[in-house]
Amino acid sequence: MSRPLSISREESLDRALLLFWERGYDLTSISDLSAVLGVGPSSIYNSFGSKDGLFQQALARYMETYAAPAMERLATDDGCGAHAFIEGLLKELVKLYSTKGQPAGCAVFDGAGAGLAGDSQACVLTLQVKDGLQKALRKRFEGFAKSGESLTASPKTLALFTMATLRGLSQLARDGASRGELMKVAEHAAQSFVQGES
Amino acid sequence: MSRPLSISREESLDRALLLFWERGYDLTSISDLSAVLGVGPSSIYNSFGSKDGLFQQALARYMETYAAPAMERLATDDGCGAHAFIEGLLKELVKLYSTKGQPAGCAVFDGAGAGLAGDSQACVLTLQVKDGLQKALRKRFEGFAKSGESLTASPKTLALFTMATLRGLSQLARDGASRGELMKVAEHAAQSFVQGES
DNA sequence: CGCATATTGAAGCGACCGCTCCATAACTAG
DNA sequence: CTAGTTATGGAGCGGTCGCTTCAATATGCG
Repeated sequence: MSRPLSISREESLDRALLLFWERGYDLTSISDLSAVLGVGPSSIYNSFGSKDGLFQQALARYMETYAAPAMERLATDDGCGAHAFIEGLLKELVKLYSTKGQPAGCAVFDGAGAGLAGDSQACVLTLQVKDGLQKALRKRFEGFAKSGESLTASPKTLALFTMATLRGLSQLARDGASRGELMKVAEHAAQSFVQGES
Repeated sequence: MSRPLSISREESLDRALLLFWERGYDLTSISDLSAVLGVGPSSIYNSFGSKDGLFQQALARYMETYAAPAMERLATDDGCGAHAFIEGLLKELVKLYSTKGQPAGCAVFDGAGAGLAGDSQACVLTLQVKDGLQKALRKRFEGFAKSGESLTASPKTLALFTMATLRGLSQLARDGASRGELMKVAEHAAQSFVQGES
């Protein structure tokens, strides 16, 4: 009924995501996005409203595609123990952070603000995602504690420790650490969750 | 012999450091610095050459003032065991990252680039500092291993794990985590370095 | 073929960026 | 006092930023 888009929304989001992921929100300009998407700025604003809006939708796509395997591990209780759970989750995310052919590190942790920096809506969005992650982790650890596992710290502390580890792993990946190195770090971190693990 | 500086170099570096520390290199403009230092842009460039140069010297001041206690712990072997060493170091840095009246987090980890981002000299400088930190950690852990302590992973992996933990702690502090929470995370992380620690 | 609808490229908006130039002010040495 | 030296404030350089406006274009429908 009207002129068709010269590039699909999905394809646009995918390409934009790769840019945001690699260079971060602040260092990705509309010009850069315009060049990568192959359309003018007006088309971008027509489709996504603003730079913040585009980032928000690109990040949502990141969560439901790239981060999906890890989020599924986090959400579903497959009956395995705390150690297996956290080691599997950490390694799954290390895999995401160190896959060749895509940007290193985590688009949520390092995609916007990278600290606080921002007044922009993009920073608020990543804060929400991070907060949700931490709460989900805490709930999982509380579940393990109720199941009788003797954890080495409170669920809250373990959740914060996991967040710290993940953010550290993401930044190490960005600074060029290899997947093998990151995997060893993840294994070591996972060993610290339960007592008397051989 | 000439007109005196309206503000001393030290005072300038201190004030500039606080700005860089809090907002990061990219989000700190010459205008901001000019306002805080109370001098025009020409004076800044006359004294420090460039924005990069100012950042570099401000970060050096950060290392030799704010970070001095932690760096001393890292450099000097006071005979204590691996567990006491890493717990003391982590807690000293948590203290630095969460002291009220100064910016949260670490000026090295989150002050520039925060990931990769940058082509600027500021990013290269922080990379060098981070690399030096990691190598110093590795040497300390190798020393503990030679002293007969049974560490839970290779010195290299433990050094990387420590870097990841510190970077995570810095970002958690930036996102508003309390000193108490960070201290608990640091304690947990420290417990993972030696076997059979009660 | 018009017509309605929606996207497109291009030009440009004001604002801010890092940085520089320059006349002037503030000092000391003679 | 004058001469010499250095820092100062202020205006402004070219460039990029996020974003907007607008005529032109490309479609499906009758």
